[in-house]
Amino acid sequence: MGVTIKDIAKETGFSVATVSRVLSNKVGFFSQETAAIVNAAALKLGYKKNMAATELVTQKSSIIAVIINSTKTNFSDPIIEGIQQKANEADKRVIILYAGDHDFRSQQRALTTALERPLMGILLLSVDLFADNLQLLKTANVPFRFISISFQDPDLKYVASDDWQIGYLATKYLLKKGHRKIGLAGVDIESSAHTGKLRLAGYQRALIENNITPQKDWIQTGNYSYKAGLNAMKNYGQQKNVSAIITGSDLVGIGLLNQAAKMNISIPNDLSLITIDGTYLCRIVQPQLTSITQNFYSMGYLGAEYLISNQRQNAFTDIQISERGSVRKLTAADSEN
Amino acid sequence: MGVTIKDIAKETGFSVATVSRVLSNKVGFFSQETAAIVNAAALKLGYKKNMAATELVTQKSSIIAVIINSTKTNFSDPIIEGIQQKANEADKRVIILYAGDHDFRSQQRALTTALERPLMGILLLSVDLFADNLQLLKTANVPFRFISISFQDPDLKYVASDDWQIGYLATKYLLKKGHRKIGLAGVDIESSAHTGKLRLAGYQRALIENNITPQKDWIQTGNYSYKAGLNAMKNYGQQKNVSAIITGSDLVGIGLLNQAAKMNISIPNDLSLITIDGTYLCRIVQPQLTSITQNFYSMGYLGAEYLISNQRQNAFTDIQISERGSVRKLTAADSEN
DNA sequence: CTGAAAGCGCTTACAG
DNA sequence: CTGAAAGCGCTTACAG
Repeated sequence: MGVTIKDIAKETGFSVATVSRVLSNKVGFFSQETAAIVNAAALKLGYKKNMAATELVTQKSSIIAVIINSTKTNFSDPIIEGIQQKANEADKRVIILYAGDHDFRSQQRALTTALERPLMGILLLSVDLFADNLQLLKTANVPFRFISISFQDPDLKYVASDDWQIGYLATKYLLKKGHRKIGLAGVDIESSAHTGKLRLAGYQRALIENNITPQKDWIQTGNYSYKAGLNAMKNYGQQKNVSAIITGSDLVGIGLLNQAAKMNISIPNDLSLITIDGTYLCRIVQPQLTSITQNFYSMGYLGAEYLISNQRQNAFTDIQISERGSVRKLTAADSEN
Repeated sequence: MGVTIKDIAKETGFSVATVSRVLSNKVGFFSQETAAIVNAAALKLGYKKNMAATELVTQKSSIIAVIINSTKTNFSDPIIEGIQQKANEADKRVIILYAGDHDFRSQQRALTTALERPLMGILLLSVDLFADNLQLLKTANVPFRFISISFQDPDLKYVASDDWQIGYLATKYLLKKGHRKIGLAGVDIESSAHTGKLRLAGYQRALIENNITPQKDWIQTGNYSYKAGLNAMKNYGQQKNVSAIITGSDLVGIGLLNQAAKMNISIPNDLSLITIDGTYLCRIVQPQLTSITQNFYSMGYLGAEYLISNQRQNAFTDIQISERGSVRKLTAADSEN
């Protein structure tokens, strides 16, 4: 439909081979004068390279496909920014595909759309693949890597936070603030990704190191959603057996916060809250939420880098505590509680 | 690199032509027995069609490229869901490209990435293109359509809400609640998209119809961001010359809400607030925000439909008022204010 | 420095 | 119903 190198060849009198060399800048294979003529013609005719043809003949692609849940993982933006940044530096292109909200067919469609064309590689942002889809991916012979979730399966490479450390650190922080009855809410410990299990383990370890035996009702699992936060708070109930809670995501934290408000439980006066993620959402609610902040941008950047350079190992990105005022320091006077 | 139809031809003894016909399901051109053999072989060998080759030869594509700002336009998710839904129904594929945060180079990169391969068409989600990039798009000879913003330029087709109506309706609503000093905050009236100007015009019209002359300081423009909300509230100031404000986006509304809290102005007791958009963000803040709710899903669905069916006209999607408690009804007693 | 030719993986008239 | 052949837009040894 559009202008092709053949048109430019005709226009300039050069062969398509020469035109191709100029346009794909094979330095050393053409003179400056030729280049000037060809480029001028290309500009004049409004030439746009058909990368599909290039990819077909070169058998490689500069496209990185990013697969992402359509559900609200509000941290995907900084991850994608990181990916874009690295991709730009390496002269790669990024396309994004929505894999639905944990829906088999949508996942499959996204995967197929990606795999049906030449690709540099695939990055999956916290997409918990169904077994068959994972199989599809594994057999596709295209490099891939997960971002923000981790797995036991040694075939599945990832860049993520150290989720054990997240659980451990959050708990230690609350302990240091004088809390001893500490809850964990909204993490998924059923998923094939072991993110939730790791956080739980880190949490348990920190408690045990401090001679605290985690109570059954301190832990309210969930799927990292806003609703999981609401439900968790309902389950803790008015009498709540905890003085502080670690929430599995910012949305869980906000859900919990709002449900607490509905139950006339004030944060941080009656209940402390530290959330995992630390996205902008923490700053737009009242009170702002203290968080274990993940470095999502870095996750994306590193994920792209490892994919591009064909690294085989996993990587962790840094985490930090961002204090914003949803955690109260317990004093001796509180101990009667 | 992968398995090709040539491999299947070799495996089955059929010609590549026949294999191609079976695999692309050209009914009437093959027998059921042949199909069974070919399909079995394809499955066995793990064949995956190379769509780049197909697109090259057929000169058409089933790919819809969606271009989107990386900045937090939190309503893009439902739009994309709508697009996906329609695309699935029409057996099209969707890829998404990030165009940065109003950055010329990023826009250009996204556009080029899209235009450098066969494409069914392009959908742009509230991307305010720089002039040169718009030119690039216009000359590309690929159908395109904007979603959620509208233009005067008759070359630029769109599916959006009726923004004049939004401004008008929001104002009428507040008038009905007894407000007469009504502000408008965080809308962009400089942009090449005339969304902001339309909202302003609708707002002004509603006031004038009620014999109210809009005061200069009732209007605080901005770029629809959280920060624009903070700034707007600072500008209204402690003495605030308005009793109710219409905010240009949910983020503006939340910014304004939080800044008001900081200034000890209580919403809705001291100040009423109605926001434009009505995304989930309205429901996770306290108080929840009353909104003019846009039908983003429908925007996406219709945008894709119009693109696919090559419609030429523009379209508006429906809007509605969602009352959530950030607007107070003024009584006679308030009138002394 | 340049061109003729083969070929990437597919589709589709054309002929049988 | 099937196959041989041409061709989509590009790249790249090979020969000059």
